[in-house]
Amino acid sequence: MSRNKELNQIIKDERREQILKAALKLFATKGLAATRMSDISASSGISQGLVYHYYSSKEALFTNLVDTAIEKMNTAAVNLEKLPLSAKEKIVLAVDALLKGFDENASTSDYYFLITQTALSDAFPQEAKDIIRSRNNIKYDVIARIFKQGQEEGTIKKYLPGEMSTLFFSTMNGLALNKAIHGATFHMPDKNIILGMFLKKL
Amino acid sequence: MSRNKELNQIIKDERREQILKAALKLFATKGLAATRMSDISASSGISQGLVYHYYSSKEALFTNLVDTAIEKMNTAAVNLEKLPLSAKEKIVLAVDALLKGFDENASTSDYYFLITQTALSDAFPQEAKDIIRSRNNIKYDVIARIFKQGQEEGTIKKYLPGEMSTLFFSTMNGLALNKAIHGATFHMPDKNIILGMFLKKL
DNA sequence: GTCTATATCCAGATAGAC
DNA sequence: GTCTATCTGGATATAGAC
Repeated sequence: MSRNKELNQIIKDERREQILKAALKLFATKGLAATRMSDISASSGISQGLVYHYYSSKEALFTNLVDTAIEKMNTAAVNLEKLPLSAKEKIVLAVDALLKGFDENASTSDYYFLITQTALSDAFPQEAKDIIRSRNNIKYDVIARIFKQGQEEGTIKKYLPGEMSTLFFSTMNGLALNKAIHGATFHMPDKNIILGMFLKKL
Repeated sequence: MSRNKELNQIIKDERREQILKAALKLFATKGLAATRMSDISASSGISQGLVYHYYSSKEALFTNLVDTAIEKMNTAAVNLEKLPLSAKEKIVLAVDALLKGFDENASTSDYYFLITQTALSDAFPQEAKDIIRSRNNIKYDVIARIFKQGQEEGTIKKYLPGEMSTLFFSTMNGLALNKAIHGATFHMPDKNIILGMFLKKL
């Protein structure tokens, strides 16, 4: 690759990054339909025409973000499972990391909303919905396995692991929502309250 | 009021009802922006022109529904508080009623989404956002007071009542979402898992 | 009260110059 | 690679007949 081509590649990557970042924020807070391409171009400081140079349509851009979101969450879950820790420690770590993520890193909850919105509504690109249908269960399964492991270790309450996992992510989802709604006003609840659902004792 | 006027009134009420019902379903699943007036008219079996005869704009229709949603939830919360029960019984009852509502009565979760979406996003009518800002806290306060009462009675865990209330509704919100996403596939988790967050013992 | 037809506006997407 | 100008479709809202 020649010098110029390398430079161009860098520029391209940077532009894509800019666009994705702005789009994520907007899609998460306004939704797909209410976000205009002009919003995205304005917010990323790039002309509207150029956005189309990088992404063929608003839906393609959205789908790309959904894919990234799913990937990030699954990777985090799989990595968690691999850690050399007890089930109890893994759950504590997961709750802690998610709460911190929601609190400190807006994009964590933004990715959450993308998934939630897309899964919920018919008004989203079929391709994005397919991505979710085929890969969203991975993180649920990971957490369910950890609960099962913990039940064998005697530290986790004995409810159905699948139900516990559902509840785990429902709660996290709900908290992410609340945080986004109330912003700085909102303080995350004590993680021990949440852990009380799952752990036999703290 | 003459015979004809009475009849007209009945027709009017019925039309409004039809429109609101269709609009609630659509707004909840597609969001405000993605829902077209033509969707609403088609789904309610009423011409598009007539919808405008009853509601001046899509936003007015939406705002009307948000108002109803808030009202319903607050009323339920206030009624709960008035019941001659222990705090523990009230919490059990609330969890039970909400889970059942999500499971059996789609409009329960639909109303939930309306509130959540509206609170979350800038892309919604200011009037609707104001309604939520001024009245959404009521149900949070009611539940927080019940938790406090329960702490005095010795049946509820001793975390900050405000945090527990936040967590209560975050969890419910998350479950409503999950139910809507997965439909009949989804079975609500055992309510005792949730109660484990709040009750000293089941 | 209800419908059909239509005006108007705005947002997604494209074309072409630099 | 980037911009401005523009086409086009579709959605909100209105007008007017019945």
